Order: sequence, then C-alpha cells, then structure tokens
Amino acid sequence: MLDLAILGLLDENDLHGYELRKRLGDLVGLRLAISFGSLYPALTRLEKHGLITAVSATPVEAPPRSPMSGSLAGELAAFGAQRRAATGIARGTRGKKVYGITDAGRRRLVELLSDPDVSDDRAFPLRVAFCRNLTPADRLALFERRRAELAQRVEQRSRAQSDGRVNAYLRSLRERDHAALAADVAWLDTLIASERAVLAETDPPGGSPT
Amino acid sequence: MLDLAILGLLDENDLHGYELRKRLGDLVGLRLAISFGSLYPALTRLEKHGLITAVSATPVEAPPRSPMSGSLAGELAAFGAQRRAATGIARGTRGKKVYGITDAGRRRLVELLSDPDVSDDRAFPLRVAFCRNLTPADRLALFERRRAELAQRVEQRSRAQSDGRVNAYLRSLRERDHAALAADVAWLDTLIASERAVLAETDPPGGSPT
DNA sequence: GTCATCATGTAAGCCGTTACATGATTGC
DNA sequence: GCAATCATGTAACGGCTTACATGATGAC
Repeated sequence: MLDLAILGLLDENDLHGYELRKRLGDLVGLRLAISFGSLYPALTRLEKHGLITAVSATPVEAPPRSPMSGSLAGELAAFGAQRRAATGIARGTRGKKVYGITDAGRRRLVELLSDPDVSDDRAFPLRVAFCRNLTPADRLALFERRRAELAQRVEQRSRAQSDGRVNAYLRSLRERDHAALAADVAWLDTLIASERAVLAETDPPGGSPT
Repeated sequence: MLDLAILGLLDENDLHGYELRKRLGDLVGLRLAISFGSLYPALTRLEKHGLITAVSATPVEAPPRSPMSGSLAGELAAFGAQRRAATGIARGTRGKKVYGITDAGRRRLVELLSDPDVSDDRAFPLRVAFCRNLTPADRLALFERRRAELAQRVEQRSRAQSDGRVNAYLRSLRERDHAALAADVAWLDTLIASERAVLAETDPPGGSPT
C-alpha cells in the first residue's frame, strides 16, 4: 500500500520524503499518516529496485515555504537559495533527497492499480486516487470489481443477520454498517456510469457492427 | 482490539477459541476475521493474566451442531458433557478448551470501553458492540468523544481541501469521504440522543436545581 | 546562540498474518 | 479406514508504529 502511495505521488511530482508524507496526509484525508519509520526504508527499497530514482535538484515548484509571504522575505529567501546554489550549499541538493519515478516504477504503478484483488479497504481509495494512470477500460474494470466485492459483502451480512440475541447497540451498528456499504456501492455506481460515458464517447458512436 | 473482542464475547457466553472466531466474524460484519494464529496466543495470554479462565465443561447453550438437531441430541450432548465416556457423543470436554471471563476480566473490559482515545476506527465499532457493559453516562461520554473526533476530522478536511491540482477522481473520493464522515456523525447523534433519553428517564424528571 | 522546523535515518516492538504441524470426532 | 470438519497450537514473517539519534536551516 505504501508503494502504491509513493509511486502514485511521485508520478505527479518529484518529491522528497518529508514532503511526500505531508501530501499523503491531505491526499484523501484517508487516515493515512504514514510515519517516517516506514516511509524512508520504503524509499530506499524502491530505489534499490529501480522503481524510483534520486534526482538531486529542483524541488519541482518554486516552494512557497513559509506562510509569511511578505514579498521582501520571500525574495530574500529566493535570493538566498540562488546564492547558496552558487556556493554549493543549495538547499535541495544537500540534506534533501528528491526522488522521481522511473519507467519501471510507472509500470509497477499500473500493475498495482490493476491488481484483481479489490478487497483491501485501505488500499482501494488510494487506487481510485491514482487511477488516472489506467486506461478507461481498466478503470471501469477496477470500479466494477470493487462494486461486486461490496455487493457480496452486503449479501453475506443479510444472510448471517438473523441470530436472535442482538441488543439495540448491535442492531444500530449493523444498520450503520449496512448504510455505509450501500452508500459506497452507490458511489461506485456513479464512477462506473461516468466511466462508461467516457468509453461511449471514445468509441465511435455508431459502434462497431461486427 | 483483540482483547476487547474476546472479553466482550466471553462476557456474553463461555466459548472456546474456534467458536469465538466464528462469532467474531458475524458480530458486526466488521471485516473482523481474526486468524487462529493470533487468537490462541491471545487466549493463553489473557488466561495467564487472570482475565479469563478455562472452564472445562458445558458449552453454555445446547449447541445446535448439525441440521439433525432435535431436542434429543441436545440433551444427549448436555448429558455427555458430564459423563462423556458413556455415550461417546459428547464433544465438549475433550479437545475443546472453553473459556469464561473472570471478575478481573470484566473490570478490564470496562476499562477498555472507557479508554478516552476514540481515534481507532477499527476498534470503535467493537466498543459500541459491547457498550452495554458501561453505565449510561459513560456510554454517552463514549459516543460524544467519538462525535467530537469525527467533527474534528471534518474540520481538518475542509481546511486542507483547497489545493488546486485535483483531478475528478480525487474530488469524487473526497466527496465520498466527506459523506461517509457526515453519515457517521449523524449516526452518533442518534445514539447520543437515545442515550440522553435514557438518562433523563433515570434521573428524577424534576432534575436537581442548583 | 538558541530554538523551532525541516529532513533523514535506525532499532525495537506491536499486532496481526500465513503457513505449518497436530490431533480428535464424525460421517460414510 | 478415510476424508471432512472441528479444534488447538507454533513459527516465521510482514507492515507499520514509536522512540531514538542526528544534523541542517532559518527566525529572532
């Protein structure tokens, strides 16, 4: 799951570990605040496997680093950054290790997104977050598999539900659970519908008459 | 979390490990299919700590083990539990290790239910499932703490949300996330309301005027 | 010059998993 | 007798956490 998150984010931007973690935090809300203790080893591992690579320079965008965006301070900081670059102390090459994704990494990302197993509730939102890397058809397949998975869970629940000894809290809990599942299915239905629309648009409207 | 589940279930019924696991499965739907590899060591540990104890006999209820239930079979099993060798049918004393909760275990259960930290999304449903072991006031406090936690998450989301570069999938994901949170808050509100009603009933309707 | 923040990393440990090993009971 | 299920356990490992250690940079 961590791999997916890292590859997905690096596919959008070159980033260093610290920044990567921040992005993860507000990516989906997602309750996904990975700790450094797992992030850095993961980065090292991915680099060793050739899926990402350390690119020494340019943190991608002009980093608006501090809230006190007073133009004076900002320009001073920018000036300092250049000076330091000139003198070889440049922030961006020294302490920081900026990573970028490789072609192999991109392939791996698609592979992770295409995994037929959609039962992991934590990972699925991540896969949706980065699913722009899939073809419309594969995206559709992903959503439909997930929908089937959830539908199956609904069915399972309704089967096992009828044991007599349930107190009010248990019942309430089950109702909540059921409602959440139903909402998720409905959400997937909207995703599926819009993906079908995209596919219909891409295909010749007349269709291919065999 | 496992401890909570085990103690909660054993507080309802004496059970052996195998059965315990099955109950966990359909307790809340809850995506909580604990494996034996963690269940049995946990039982051993809890027993060592005196929170549960092995009670050799009586699987609690007449176990409707096979479709050919019939009161006869049930009574034979109950009988056999005491004098097993007589019929050779009873499977309730030999291989099985039936556990029951101790007073210390019950205290521990209440302690776990009362833990002020309500941020664990997996554990919270379990706590609701067993919250009948709390006083109405403590139950109310539990629900309210959880509501506050979720409200805080909502707030957090709405703050971090406004970074420009979000594609359609990310946006959809966030909407889903937000809807799920809102639904959960609404659910807690119903729990809170009904708990308040209980408290109002218990308290003298005149209240204590100060 | 000192403190907060940014930044990277290691070590130990927790909590759970899968895989493996064993054996009793029952149906056929 | 043999297979399926019930039942208990151990061993190895996985993924992530917390705590710890280190150091650079920038604000004041």
